[in-house]
This record gives sequence, structure tokens and C-alpha cells, in this order.
Amino acid sequence: MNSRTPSSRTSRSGRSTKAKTRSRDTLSREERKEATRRAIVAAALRLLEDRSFAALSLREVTREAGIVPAAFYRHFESMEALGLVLIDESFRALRDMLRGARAGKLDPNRVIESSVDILIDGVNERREHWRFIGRERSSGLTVLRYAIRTEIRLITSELAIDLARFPGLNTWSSEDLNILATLFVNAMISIAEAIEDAHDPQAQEEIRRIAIKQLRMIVVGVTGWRSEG
Amino acid sequence: MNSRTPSSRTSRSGRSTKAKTRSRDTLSREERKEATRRAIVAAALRLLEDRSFAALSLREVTREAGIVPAAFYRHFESMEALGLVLIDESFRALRDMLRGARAGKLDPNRVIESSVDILIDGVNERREHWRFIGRERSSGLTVLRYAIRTEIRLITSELAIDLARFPGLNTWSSEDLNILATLFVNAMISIAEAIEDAHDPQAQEEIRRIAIKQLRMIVVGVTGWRSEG
DNA sequence: TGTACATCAGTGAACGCGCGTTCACTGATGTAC
DNA sequence: TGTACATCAGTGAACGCGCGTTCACTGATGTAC
Repeated sequence: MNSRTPSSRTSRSGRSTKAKTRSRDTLSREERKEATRRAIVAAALRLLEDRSFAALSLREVTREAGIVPAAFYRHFESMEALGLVLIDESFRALRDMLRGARAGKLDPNRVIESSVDILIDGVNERREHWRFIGRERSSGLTVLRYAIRTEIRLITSELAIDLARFPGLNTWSSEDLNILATLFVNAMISIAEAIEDAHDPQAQEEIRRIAIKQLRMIVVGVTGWRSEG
Repeated sequence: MNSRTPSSRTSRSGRSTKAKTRSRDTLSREERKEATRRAIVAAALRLLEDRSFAALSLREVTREAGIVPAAFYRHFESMEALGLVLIDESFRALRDMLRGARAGKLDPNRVIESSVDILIDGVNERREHWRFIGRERSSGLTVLRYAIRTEIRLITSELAIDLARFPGLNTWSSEDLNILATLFVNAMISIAEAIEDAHDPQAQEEIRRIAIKQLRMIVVGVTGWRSEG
């Protein structure tokens, strides 16, 4: 069932030498521990595909990770601690994506299209992380909820700073920039949620089209906006 | 602990007559059953203030409602059935609020301000329902999630119809109207979420102010928008 | 290089607990005559 | 009005189950000499 089972107690090296110097396929104790830790995190993320974190039991996670329940405590103090690690890891992925987008120097004429494409690719690449964040953002354990909101607020204010550099926006107050950034981030979140549910390319294309219109409406505004019927 | 405990087996009527005709403080069997049902729903809603539905156990609900676990099955087939009833009831409250807003014939110059006020009052009046919807919208049981999304989609398309009556929007395609309506509904949801967390009047006033700006930005759009710094 | 001891990731058994569901029951309410 | 029987909301005990957490343990890895 699970091919990712971490090292058991049986030694991997069947070499004839007594292996004083570590042979190439044998890991140090530290490396093995880290591998198990990653196995736990990956197992949890896999199970979170169809459960919320609150509905996840310690025993399920260890079962999926291929270790005994008690071994969990060698790596995390509690499930809550694991949850915080998951949030941290998920937002690292998200920040990487945004940093890449910033570095990319988008074509100014196609900022919206390019941003939506980057978002869609990013979500597809890290479905598990996005699903987890989307779910725990409003429900679940209070600690996780607050951690996620803090991260989102951070991303929002970073976006506000970026927006300030756009011509026409450089005179705006920081509060107004933050409100505009919030609108974008909210749109981003709802787009990401929509993508998670859409598996076939056609549905994704539809979401892309609507997302672009949505953002364009925010940018261009009702005044300048003309529906193309 | 719980003053809302429904009828126990002890009769309420201590009257001297043998009570052939029902005395005024005695309820029919049917009425008693309905009262217990409402007690279960109310108990669940109370517990959902700090838990997600998935984290709610049947035994907790019956304990809070003041009945024995087995009695639950006289009213609901399963917890999932209870969840669907909660969604139905919550959205009834929401639709009532929106219907009231429509009937109110808002001052055209203050549509946004009035709408935000109605929303804030509505959320404050039915905190429990809003919290429940907000939480279960993205997390929790698949059945509940889909039920909520369907209801939200319904509300969105109703709003799109309303928007079509506004001058300047009557030429828009229905897809475009729906996208604009989605923007408003998303804003509404995030405003409602913010209000739930804000208890003191000052924080609420701050949310009100920002919400109005947010909606105004969508309406007026970036082109016509001038930050008042 | 070889030996003796320390470390510690992972084991497996055990515990008490709250859970969902079943069941035969009780006794007040309802109904037929 | 009075009586005899039917209905059924709520009871209380019982069940098997998966849970989180503890504990002494094992044996491979690491280290000191």
C-alpha cells in the first residue's frame, strides 16, 4: 500500500565488508531520522487530500507513514506541532511562487494574464499544500487558523508594496493600497479554491478565463469596463 | 448547566383534574417532539461556536441538548443529516436578510453604505449561523461543502439579476454580471468573516469603513478611483 | 584496526476513554369504542 | 364520561472500536580509547 515506508530496523547494506566506512546506500542516524520526519509530513499531507486536519488522527498519520504510533513523539510534540510545520511548509511553497513571479518581470501589457497563469501553474504544482491552506484557513484548530491568517496578511502587505510602484498608484495611501491588495489576494484565494476542484483541462481553462475577467474588473473598474457580450 | 433541557418523562401538569382536555402548559406529543428537535439543532449550533462540524460528536450534541444519545435517532438519521438541516436553516436566515434588503428600497446614493450596514447587522444578529457557514464552506464533510457552495451560487445569480437592473449594467452579458456578482459575494463573505472575529464596536467600525472602501473600489474602479490618503 | 560502552529512533504492549450504534424497555400521550 | 389498547419519544445498558499517551525494550549507529 505504501511504498514510502521509512527505514525499518533491518540494515540495508548486505555488503560482504563489515562496513566500517559507510557504504553508499546506508544513511547516518541523523539522515534516517530526517527521512522519517519527512515521511510523517508527506503522509499527513496525503491524508489531508480528503480530510480536514482536525479530523486527522495521530495513529492514521503514523500508519500512513509506516511507523508505530509512539514513534511520532520522536519528531513532534503533538499533532498541533505537526500542523504548524505543515503551514510553514505550505507557505514556503507559496512564497517561492510569488518570488518567482516578481523576479520574472512580467510583460506590462499582460500582467493580469501572466499572473493568473502563474497562479494556476503554482496551484497545480502544489495541490496538496493549497488544499490544506484553503481548508484550514477558516475552520479547524484556532492556532492553525491564526497562523494562516498571519501569513496571508504578510503576503497581502508585500503585494501592497509592489502595487505602490505602479504608475497611478504611487499617490495612494498605504491603507488604500492594502485594501486593493486584499481584493487581489481574496480573488487569488477563490481562484485557487476553484482550481483545486477542477481536474480536467477544459474546466481549468474556463476558470482561467473567468479569473482574468474578475481581476480585470477590479483593475479597470466599472467605469471603463465594457462587456463584450 | 443547561436550562434548555427538553421535556423529561415527568408530567408537567400537576393539575387536580385528570386533564382530559389538555391544560394550557401541556404540549401534545407532536409539539414535544418538535421542541426536542429544535433543542438538538440549537445545541449543535451552540457547540459549533468553537468547533468545526466534523469535530462534533453525536454524544456531545445530545449531552448539550439534554437527551440520551440513542434519542438522537428519533429525529435525525445521522450527524450528516443534522448538518444539512443546519445549512438549510442558516441559509434561510441569510436569504431573509437579503430579501429584507431588496424590499427596503435603498437610497441610490448610499447603496454601498446601506448594504454594508445591513450585512453587519445581519451577521451580528445570527452570528452562529454565519460562523457555521463560513467554517464549513471550505473544510469539513464533502456533502456539506457542496450544499453550501450550491446555496452560495444561487445567491450569486440572484444578485446578478438585481445588478442587471442598474443603469449602465443592463447591456452586460449574463456571464459578466455573474462575475461581478461573484466579486461582491466574495467580498461579502470576507467581510462577514472579519465581523465574526471582531467583538468590540471599535473593531466593527474599522471593518465597516474598510468594507465600504473595498466595495467602492470594485464599483468605481481603479480608473475613477482617487485615494483620499 | 579492534573493543567496550553510550546513544537514541523505532518497537510493541498496555491503559483508560469517548465514540456510534443496537436493543428491549417504559410510561405518558393518543385513540377507538 | 370511562375503559382498554396502540403508539412512540425518550431511556439506560451494553457492545466493540479506534483513539492518544506511557513505558520498558531493542538493536543499529556513533564514539572514546
